[in-house]
Amino acid sequence: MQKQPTIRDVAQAAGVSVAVVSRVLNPGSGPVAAATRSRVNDVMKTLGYHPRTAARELKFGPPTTLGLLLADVSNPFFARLADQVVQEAHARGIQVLLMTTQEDDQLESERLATLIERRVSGIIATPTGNNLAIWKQLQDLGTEVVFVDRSIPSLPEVDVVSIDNFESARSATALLAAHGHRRIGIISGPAASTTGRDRIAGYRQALETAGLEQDELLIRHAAFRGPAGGDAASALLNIEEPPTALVVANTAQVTEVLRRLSHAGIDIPGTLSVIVFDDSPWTELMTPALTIVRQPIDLLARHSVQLALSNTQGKRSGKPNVIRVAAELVERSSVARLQFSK
Amino acid sequence: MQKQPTIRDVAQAAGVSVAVVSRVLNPGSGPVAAATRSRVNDVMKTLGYHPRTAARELKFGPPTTLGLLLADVSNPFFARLADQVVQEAHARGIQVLLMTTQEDDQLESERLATLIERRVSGIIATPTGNNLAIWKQLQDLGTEVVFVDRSIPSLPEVDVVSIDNFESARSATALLAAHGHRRIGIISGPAASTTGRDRIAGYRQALETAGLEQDELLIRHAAFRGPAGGDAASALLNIEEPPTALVVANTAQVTEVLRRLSHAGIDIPGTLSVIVFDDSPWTELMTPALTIVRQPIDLLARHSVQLALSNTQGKRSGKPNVIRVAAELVERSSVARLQFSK
DNA sequence: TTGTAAGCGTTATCAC
DNA sequence: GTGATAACGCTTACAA
Repeated sequence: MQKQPTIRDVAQAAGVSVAVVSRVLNPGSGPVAAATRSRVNDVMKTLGYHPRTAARELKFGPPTTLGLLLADVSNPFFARLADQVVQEAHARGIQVLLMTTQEDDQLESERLATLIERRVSGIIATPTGNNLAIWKQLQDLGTEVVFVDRSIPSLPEVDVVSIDNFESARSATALLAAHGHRRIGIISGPAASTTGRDRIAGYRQALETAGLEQDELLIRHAAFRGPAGGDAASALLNIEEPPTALVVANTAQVTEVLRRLSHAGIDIPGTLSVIVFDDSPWTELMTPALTIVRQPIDLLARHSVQLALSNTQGKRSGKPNVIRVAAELVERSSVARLQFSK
Repeated sequence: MQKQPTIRDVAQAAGVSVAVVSRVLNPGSGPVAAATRSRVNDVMKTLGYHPRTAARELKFGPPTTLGLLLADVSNPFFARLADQVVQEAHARGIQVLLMTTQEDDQLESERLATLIERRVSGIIATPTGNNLAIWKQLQDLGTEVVFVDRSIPSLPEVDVVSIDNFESARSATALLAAHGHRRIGIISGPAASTTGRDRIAGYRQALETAGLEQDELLIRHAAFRGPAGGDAASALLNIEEPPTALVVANTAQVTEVLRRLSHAGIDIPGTLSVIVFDDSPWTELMTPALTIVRQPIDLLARHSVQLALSNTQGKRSGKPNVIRVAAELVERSSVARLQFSK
């Protein structure tokens, strides 16, 4: 275990001053004789010298690191988002600090604290919905904050990137109605989440357009984590007049909901037609192949990174960026056509 | 956008010296009068002061950041590994820099370079298999390197955490043999990868024990990425005497392989019995529910973090840590019993 | 108990 | 073209 060479070691070994080495390191920062440059480069190589990021960051606030604060990464949706964000960031030469909240306020605030201490230039997050003060502070500090997938209604000044939740739920519901379903249930995110609200709203709109009765019993909110999603599914199946079709709009819990349906021995789409918000590869492998609302994760990631990296200068003046990308309804085999029902 | 307060601002506002502020920041580093401490704390709060990590790191090499270098995170196996690693690290107050290689040597070397520049204290990685010199350099630099899931044979001095690949493949194959299968195929990782090698070896051992003929045609290596996995599956189905059972031991590509089988209209387990290395929740949701080799991802993560954080001091002397955790064979419904075949 | 001052490794501003 | 030298924000002997 050798001690790391510093810029001074390089300078000495190359017989020049540190200033020259620094200039070699940052081309364009000043003139260096070609001969000197190559000599210095050689020395750096043989010494195995690598400039220390921490020291560099000390001088200027570093647009070299981005915080990615997700609920968790074991969920395929977030995982793919993380993957794309990291790729997108790497393509721009910036690094990603990955943190998870487990949907826990307390953890979220701790993570945000360390993100502040690191002076990251931007944060892409799926907020739990609390810690309002910290989010505000972050923005005041000049950190570019971008909410992805969800947002916080009481923080309208934060940039948001998500799919068009209203329209996605509307079209999914409309498809079911068009297939003759009259009792359509929906399981969505927490009522407090914008995601959940918007999806429910789209669902209602579709019912109204189709002239279907709205039954509050058919509308279920489920927390992003825990057994809530599964419970909601079970509850829906046990009401007096159970639905013949279901929209699983809680992206974070599709697997959980499907597991319950499967264990309950529900025949899909025979007994229950299903459309889920998720485009994991395995949705296609199931029997029947699931009809899904596909979220363009690559676009979500690209736009998030773009916003998080957009120069914060002079932007605070204008309105926040709200980017809604279109989701795609992919029809497969989990929706049955009801011919002469009732 | 306010300018960030420094330790000096705090000191001034509190009417003390920076040394005192530093001491309240790092309890135990020196005595501070209780009154002073609380006054300083108040000032820090009102000023919204947060010590800057970069400046701290400049003094001592920081055991505060860990590099996690994975092939990609869109793969559920790696995603869950990432999730666990991050949680495990957070529990110890350390942060994770997530990077991906896309199984590309070149990208890997770039990522490693930035990891060196950041002076991370440890790196947990699924190596591509190249960049030998850099991995060596990392170790010489005193960075704790831990390979997880795979390793590099020509770098025996690096710590490794993985499942017992030999035994896992052996028992999976043995199960198939016990069910009367005589033609058992296997799709595993690249021949160059330790993972692939070990799994194939376990497979051979099981065949030998069962007194079954070994047919090289039944053994397929597939790259971790790209269509290779699917191609291998297709190829296996088209040989003269196709297998009646298949072990999909290339964890990175199960989904791809299953998609091919599904598209080919193969009846599982009627025509083909299947055991896969993967414990994603959806393997249980499929019809039939898949018999799997479950990798204890939490253990892999825990041990990796532990090793990556273990004080590097005086360790270089001893042998590298090689931790093999047991995988679990979970029987479900994708394996058929062949009664009077042939 | 508190303050002063010297680093940590880089970059930037000057002179030479 | 090159070389001193002062920051950057923090920790820590060593004094007071």
